[in-house]
Amino acid sequence: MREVSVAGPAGECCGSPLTGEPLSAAEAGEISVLLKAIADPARLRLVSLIACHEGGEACVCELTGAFDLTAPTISHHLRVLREAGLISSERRGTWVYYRTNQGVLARLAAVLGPGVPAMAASR
Amino acid sequence: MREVSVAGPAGECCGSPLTGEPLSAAEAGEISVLLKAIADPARLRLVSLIACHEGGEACVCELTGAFDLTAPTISHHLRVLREAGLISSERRGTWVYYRTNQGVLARLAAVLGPGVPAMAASR
DNA sequence: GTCTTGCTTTGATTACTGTCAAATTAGATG
DNA sequence: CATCTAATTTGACAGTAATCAAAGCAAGAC
Repeated sequence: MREVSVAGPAGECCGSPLTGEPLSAAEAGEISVLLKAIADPARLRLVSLIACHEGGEACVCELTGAFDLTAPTISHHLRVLREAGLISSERRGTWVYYRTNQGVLARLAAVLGPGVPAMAASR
Repeated sequence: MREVSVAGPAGECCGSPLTGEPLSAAEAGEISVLLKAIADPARLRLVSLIACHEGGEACVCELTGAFDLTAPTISHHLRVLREAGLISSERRGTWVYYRTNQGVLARLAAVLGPGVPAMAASR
């Protein structure tokens, strides 16, 4: 099985990943790991809150207030995002600060983009 | 709770959804429905295969061959994508053809995009 | 040292998801 | 009508995931 695997030598059709040439099973596997991580209302907002926060980073204590969830649950979501590579954490004294990994987010956007030939940038 | 809800009158900071101003809980809910739908290796490849296929559409029988999955499972994934609004189906005779809804995909890409002020286009 | 605060981990529960086999519907053809 | 192919629906099962309460860990204050 596994027909449409590697496709042509890159760039036969239009240029965009999703509309250019089909994703291989391997690529789809990688990307779906990232998508699964961010495909949750709480996690999507966490990434958004972190990215928008001044300095590009946010302390956990600044994030929990925005949700109806308990601290352990927020911590769980942050861990999922971190293990997927979408965010990074750093402890400074009592507080733990999170920041987004822009390159990984850019890769996601590039894969979903309808006509923008931008994927090669973040591979 | 639910602090960071509606934010400013659109477009205070940079421009991008995720890095400009934080997503509201409502927006995050909508977007995460789309992300959950596409956050699966099989569904991601299905969208890719459909989008790349000539004419922008593909028959189910042309899709099932690319997977190690049974026809009911493929049909299930297509249903999930369809109910999320990412693809549309049309029956023509014996065959059912699927095509992607580019606007919805564009919205996703815009939300994840790091610096591209493109979200307003597909709202 | 003891406390207090910030955050994470553990354990349990509940709910959802991906998958298949079997049955079903839809259309074309004989 | 019967039959064949294409696709979907149903029902069941195994695996995964979201959530919380309680316990644990880390760093600073006392």
